[in-house]
Amino acid sequence: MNLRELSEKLGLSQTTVSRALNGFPEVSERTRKRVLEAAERYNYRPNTRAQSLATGRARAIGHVITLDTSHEMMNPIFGDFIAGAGSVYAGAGYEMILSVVRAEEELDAYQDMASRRSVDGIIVHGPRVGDPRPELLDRIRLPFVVHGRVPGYDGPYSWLDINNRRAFRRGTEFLIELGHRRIALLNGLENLDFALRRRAGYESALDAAGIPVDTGLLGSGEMTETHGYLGLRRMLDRPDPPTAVLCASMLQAIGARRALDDAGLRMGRDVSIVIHDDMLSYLRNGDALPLFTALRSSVRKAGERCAEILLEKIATGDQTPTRELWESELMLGRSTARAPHLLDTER
Amino acid sequence: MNLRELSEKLGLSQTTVSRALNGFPEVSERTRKRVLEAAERYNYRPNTRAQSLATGRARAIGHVITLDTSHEMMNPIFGDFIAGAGSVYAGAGYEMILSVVRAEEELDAYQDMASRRSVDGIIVHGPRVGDPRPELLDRIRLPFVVHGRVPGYDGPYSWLDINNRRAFRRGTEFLIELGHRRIALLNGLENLDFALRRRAGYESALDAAGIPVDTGLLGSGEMTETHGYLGLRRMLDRPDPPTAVLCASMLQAIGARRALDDAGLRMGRDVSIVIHDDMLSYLRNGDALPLFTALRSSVRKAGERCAEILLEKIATGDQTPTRELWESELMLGRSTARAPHLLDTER
DNA sequence: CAAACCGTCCAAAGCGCTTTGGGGTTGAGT
DNA sequence: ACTCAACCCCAAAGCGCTTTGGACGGTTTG
Repeated sequence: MNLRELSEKLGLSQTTVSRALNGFPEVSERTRKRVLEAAERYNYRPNTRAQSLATGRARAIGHVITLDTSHEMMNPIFGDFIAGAGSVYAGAGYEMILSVVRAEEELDAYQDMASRRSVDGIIVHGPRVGDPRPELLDRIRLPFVVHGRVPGYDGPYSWLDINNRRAFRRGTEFLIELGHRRIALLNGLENLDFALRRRAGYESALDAAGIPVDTGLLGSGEMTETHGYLGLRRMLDRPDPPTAVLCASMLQAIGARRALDDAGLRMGRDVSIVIHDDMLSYLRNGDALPLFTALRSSVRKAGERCAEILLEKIATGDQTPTRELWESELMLGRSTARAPHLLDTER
Repeated sequence: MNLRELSEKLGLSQTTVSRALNGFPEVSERTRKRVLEAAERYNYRPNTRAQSLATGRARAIGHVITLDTSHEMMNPIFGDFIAGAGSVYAGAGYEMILSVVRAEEELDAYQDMASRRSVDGIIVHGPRVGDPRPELLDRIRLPFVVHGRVPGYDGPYSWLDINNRRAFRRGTEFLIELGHRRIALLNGLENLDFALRRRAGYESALDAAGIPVDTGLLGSGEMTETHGYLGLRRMLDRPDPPTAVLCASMLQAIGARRALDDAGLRMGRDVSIVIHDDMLSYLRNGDALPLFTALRSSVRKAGERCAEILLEKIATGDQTPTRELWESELMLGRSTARAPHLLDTER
């Protein structure tokens, strides 16, 4: 069933049917009702491709997922972010177009979406140092919202980020208050913006407390269980191991916990762990009493909000950037305790 | 830059330019070369919407992701499956359209994709008991491939599945050979087809060995760390706890391991664990020596293959169903050992 | 009572592509 | 010299929608 057929059934012109369906005022309520009922009955829905060809708007948003050539990692937060963004698109009648490409084809994928007119806007994932994407998107005039911030790019772009620096500063301070002085950081890949900020927050808290940064306690890698395990194990093998660890993600923390178990150490009592919890749906950090003490912020909500911001930008055509910085919430869990040497003294 | 502009620049008709770009034989090699070079220079790419309006083919594949209303779980395997499918689409010049909807809007989402002509085919995720989707898709004549199989549906549809039954039978047999008799199953949600088959495989191995099924050793729930933890903890609290556990996923196994740690038990020595490993990129089960003994099969590869099958179906218009049943590979890891009572005797 | 106006509807153009159905131009064959 | 493929190319229709610029009665206004 297409518009022509529907209008013939109704004995109306395509124009009138189209206007009735799209809520234009120049059609009487009686006819509109008749049209809507017929559309319902015949299960008519406008052909999106024809619609977007006629209007010039695709009513679709693009997400480009880049697979690192070496390990082809899928970011674990991706699913929940997409779930958030996707439900907003669905509610607004937009489609989500996903493009999965290898790193070297990344820029071309954006170009493609733009020049083929298949999307009206784009969400930029995982901004990194020297990221060429914002500049490209600005140049080809494709509206976009960055999930995170682009280090070194000072164009007037829209973004939504969590305050990674403050979160990790807060987490580190919390551990320092508990008496820890040998505090490790298992960070994300440090070519990514969020990881750099987390590192900065961690270092600034140590600085403020007069604790020197020990590069032996710094680890950086992908958000995997394996990396958490290997990272902490390496540190525990050192002569002066950490008594506390900040983990960039729950997966890493799970790996770190395994390293503790292997070493016969008990999480909390022997080594404290603070994590950043993205509240992934398949990795719940306990409900009433969290397993890990965590700085948490929902990546699902971030996906929703990024989508909202982008849709609004597209709808209004407004050029002024929207920026949101969300604070993570500190949740006390069972993975942190006073530093072991203090407990010894107190005992 | 559109086709008209490009053809004007070249002094050719739109027809010729179109044919040159699409590799039709009735254009001389010299002109084709000229056209391709100009297209490259002006960075011309055909407008997808116009293209699909003209051809009647959308060159897009739909994936509908259903968010359970209660907990809104995102399936952890989703990311890697999508990565696999997505790279195949990208290679074939297809778009991937993702629709994230609440359960009650699911069928409507499929209807929508079909009648709006926004996709040429669909991948069906997570088939379950009494699944209405294959029938609907058959009725509206939208080609589809099911990842898994649809219990109780005997239409001639295409699917790709792993041999869940045999995998879990094999895993259970392996544990029985090690002397275990109290073997628990931490399964997925048992309204889903794959979980039913795994349960059947587990039970058939027990039957064959003359071991009665103890419902106290059966757990079923989502693929989360929490469910693995709670499930095993409950079993360990029983008077006659299991000495071995089969886990439907690595996340559950990680939770199960935590339950063991809490109970002061050692994985492998006290309680053996066998998992099904989907080889998720962010949950690697060790490389040379796996942490968990596992039946493994790459969900990424499954995504690739599902996409290939669907694209082929669409290209050829072939109605005969394609079906593939993949066997999981048994990988020995460090999570399994002979049953404790045997070790005692041998000692 | 004519003019202006309003509410309701329509014919037709146009979005950017593909595809049908030819139409010139060559060069070989007769 | 003429025919006839073969080869290249083109004009125009059509995909299903939106949107412009009226048309057509009926009502209100000066």
